[in-house]
Amino acid sequence: MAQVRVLTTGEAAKYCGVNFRTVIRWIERGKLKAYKLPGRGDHRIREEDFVSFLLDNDLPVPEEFATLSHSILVVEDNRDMASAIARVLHRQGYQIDVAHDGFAAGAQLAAVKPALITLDLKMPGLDGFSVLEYIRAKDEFRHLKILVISAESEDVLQRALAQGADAVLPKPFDNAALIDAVKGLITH
Amino acid sequence: MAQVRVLTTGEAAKYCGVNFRTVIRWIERGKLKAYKLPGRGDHRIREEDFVSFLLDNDLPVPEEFATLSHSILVVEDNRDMASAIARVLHRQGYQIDVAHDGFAAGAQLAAVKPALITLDLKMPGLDGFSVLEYIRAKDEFRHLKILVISAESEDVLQRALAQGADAVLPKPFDNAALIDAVKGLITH
DNA sequence: ATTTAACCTGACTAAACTGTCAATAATGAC
DNA sequence: GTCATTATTGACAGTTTAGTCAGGTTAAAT
Repeated sequence: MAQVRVLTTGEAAKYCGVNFRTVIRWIERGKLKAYKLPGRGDHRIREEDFVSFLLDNDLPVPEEFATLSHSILVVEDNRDMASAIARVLHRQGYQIDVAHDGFAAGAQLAAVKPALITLDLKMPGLDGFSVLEYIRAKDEFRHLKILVISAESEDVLQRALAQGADAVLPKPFDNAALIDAVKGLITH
Repeated sequence: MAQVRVLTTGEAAKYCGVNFRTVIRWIERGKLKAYKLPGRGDHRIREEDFVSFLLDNDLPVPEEFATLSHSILVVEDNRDMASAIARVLHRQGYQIDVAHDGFAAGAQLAAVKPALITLDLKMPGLDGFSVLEYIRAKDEFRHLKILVISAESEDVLQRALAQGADAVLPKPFDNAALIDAVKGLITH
């Protein structure tokens, strides 16, 4: 069931680093949309309205409200392969970042918070399975889709799925298969 | 819930020993990052941005902000070595995170934003020099101190310094040397 | 059902904003 | 070294908003 996330004035105040009285005044002046409960007249702010308010006024949006970007992170050490993948997906309108090694992959993953990563299982010095394990252990990446792209055998791919990959794509692949796989996992 | 720590212009002014009008002018000129509240247009400065400003301009950082990010990220694939380093530094009162591979190192670096990393130059699949290059290319890490710990020869260490390491520590080392090196780069 | 913690309102106080002007410090020309 | 130019800072006044406090009420937790 879709639990609707709402904020009280006090919570909103903490996120903004101001007094709750101030938040109420913003609501009274119509700058921040909210509704009132019948009893004491408590204000409730829908998360969505709160974020719009923050964006409208150039206030920083707290981590936990940061909407997942729709970008894709391509993790692939082979530069030709990486740019090929990036090119194909870019033409589909996705925002693409590329990482050629494990360190860059980790750094960009945490910094960009992409909606999907394509992961080469076998990169020198980067074990795809430990990446899967790491990502799936972190709650903040629960919405991250992982598309494993690999030339490994079928049962290795199966193991990747078991370990948390959302889809696998055997190498070599054609562009249509790549696009289908991505579209099956995220929308624009 | 994440209580956002922010400063008003008046508070920042007191910390810097200047008039609040001056702080506003710094903000207007873009030297100090801040955002505005919708009402009167009060400026709010995130603690993080304030500290960056202080560091950038060699202003003294007040005690209460010195503890902001004092964590240390230990990047070291050898687990025994990693926990040895972590233990020594932990006893000095530092908050320690450990990464055993490049991916975890990158992810934690971006997520934790430590004040210092200890970097093993030679890890399987992770070239310390490309890490140096990556970090030094990003403005957001300009205050990050890098302590390279390595068993490599003297001129490799020199090269690390030239590429952006803030200090080097040849292996093997004793605890006192490690502590000295860290304390030379960050304060408590 | 009871307790606790949070929110509301209204009035008041403290603090921040803007604009302008004078004082001070830094820079450059002679 | 002196002088003029420029930039930066602090001071003041008027205005507006944010924060505080107290007293009452209710939502939420147990």
